[in-house]
Amino acid sequence: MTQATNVTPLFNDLAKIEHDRNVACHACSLYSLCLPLGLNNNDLVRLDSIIERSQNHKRGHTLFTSEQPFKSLFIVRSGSFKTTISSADGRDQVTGFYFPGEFIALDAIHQQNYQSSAKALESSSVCELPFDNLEEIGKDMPQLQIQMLTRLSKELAGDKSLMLLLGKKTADEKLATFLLSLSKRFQERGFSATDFQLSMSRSDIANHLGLAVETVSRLFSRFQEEGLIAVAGKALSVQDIEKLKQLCG
Amino acid sequence: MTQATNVTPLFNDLAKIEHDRNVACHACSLYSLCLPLGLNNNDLVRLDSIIERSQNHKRGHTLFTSEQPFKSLFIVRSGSFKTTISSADGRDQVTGFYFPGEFIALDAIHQQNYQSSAKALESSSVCELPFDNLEEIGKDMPQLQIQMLTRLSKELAGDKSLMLLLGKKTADEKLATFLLSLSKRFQERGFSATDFQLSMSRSDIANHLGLAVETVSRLFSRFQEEGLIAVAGKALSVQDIEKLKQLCG
DNA sequence: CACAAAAGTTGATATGGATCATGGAAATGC
DNA sequence: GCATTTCCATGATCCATATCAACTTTTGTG
Repeated sequence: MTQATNVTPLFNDLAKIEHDRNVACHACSLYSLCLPLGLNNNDLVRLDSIIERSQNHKRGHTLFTSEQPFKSLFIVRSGSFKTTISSADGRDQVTGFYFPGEFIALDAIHQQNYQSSAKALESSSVCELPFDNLEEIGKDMPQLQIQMLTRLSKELAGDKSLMLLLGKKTADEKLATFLLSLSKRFQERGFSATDFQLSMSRSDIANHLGLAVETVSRLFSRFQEEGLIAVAGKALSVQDIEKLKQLCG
Repeated sequence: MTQATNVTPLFNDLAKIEHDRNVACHACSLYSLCLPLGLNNNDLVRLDSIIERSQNHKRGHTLFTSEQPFKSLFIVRSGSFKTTISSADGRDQVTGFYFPGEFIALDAIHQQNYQSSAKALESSSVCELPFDNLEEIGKDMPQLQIQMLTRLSKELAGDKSLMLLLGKKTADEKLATFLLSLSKRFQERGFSATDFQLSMSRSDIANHLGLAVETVSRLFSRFQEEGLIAVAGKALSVQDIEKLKQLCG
């Protein structure tokens, strides 16, 4: 199979490194966002064995829908996703946006089927964690269990804040809060807190915040006039982060 | 201490049963709502040893606030509670109502402090689960860990549905959805699905649903006129559950 | 029990943001 | 690279629900 005779030891090493980056958790740049620290080598090997890495998805591709049986959790590896939940009569609500290192489908763990649908907002990739195996493997890895609890709790806390936003905030406050939350999440991932691309459409944002597209569009324009931000299509630059913070309520 | 000489064997047995009902998980009527089935006796004894049972709280009493350090989860034993989250400028949102067997403070697991405040809506009692111990004990009880994940996931799913409600539903749909959700939860606890007491005030309901008190009051009146429900103060009776379901959207 | 305070109801009016309408700018597809 | 669709921006109008106001009922307390 491999033409081992042709390759130098150096090339072998490079190949190993490249291989690891693609398939091994311990070599992944997202490791610290994704998994608990302090796993030993054995644990990592086991984990690596159940995780299916780096599936690619084009913009608009559906990762799963609420009609499908729940099988796996997903972790965003690159790009971004949105999740939506639908009412009986077909209206839907964007329940979240997901960036690298974040878990998708945590709300489905207790059910037969997924409760939401997930769609790629741009070219993206995910790692898939089959939940049955995870459950099994978790039995001898308390750290992994704790990590899962922590993840779930964090998402829960975020959703409670979103309830405050949806229930009590004005349109201005909603958009300001949303932009700052994006800013924070980009910063946590080592990107600029002030300059980034909005991978989601205006109408996704509007839907998520419980507003009409037109309102969001007008707000972007007004925030720009007032010197809070600069927007050009999907490119956003935060100009006055302090004022934006005051606006959150 | 005990006057063992005076008591008959029968009385001893009764005392044991009474004792168990108050302090032992396995004898608790909420057991099946609360803990995973299939724990062996040893596990139950350990669990019993960390749970502080049956603390009583009067109406209006605060279980914890968002200023306090996170120490414990709580399980409602009797009565009911509401949780609220506050914005920087003091508005607050009722994020949930909690009934017997339900966990309070799951959203705090990942943080130093509680993220919300919890208040008793009537005379109520809770079991307290110190989280440090739970974490420790969970290491050899995978079933308990799974139960925690399931709980968290269930609450998360509920919150996503609430986001749909807050973001997309009309006032009518909001109230109908809320009443049906209460109905279902009472039924799950072995109570009537059609006749129950609303332990929360109109303004708690309004706040939770992102409405004004006046709107909720008017809706109760109108739903009554239309023969959907009968209300008298806190007493509610669902008259036409099918129509109510259609109204949910 | 009486009295004060809080909670709930109902009507009148106001308004924030939705909806409708139109035109332009990007993105997508053949 | 042109056509078609989707996305975005902005103005005009409207409406569901908030707000304001006045009153009644319930709850809590000395």
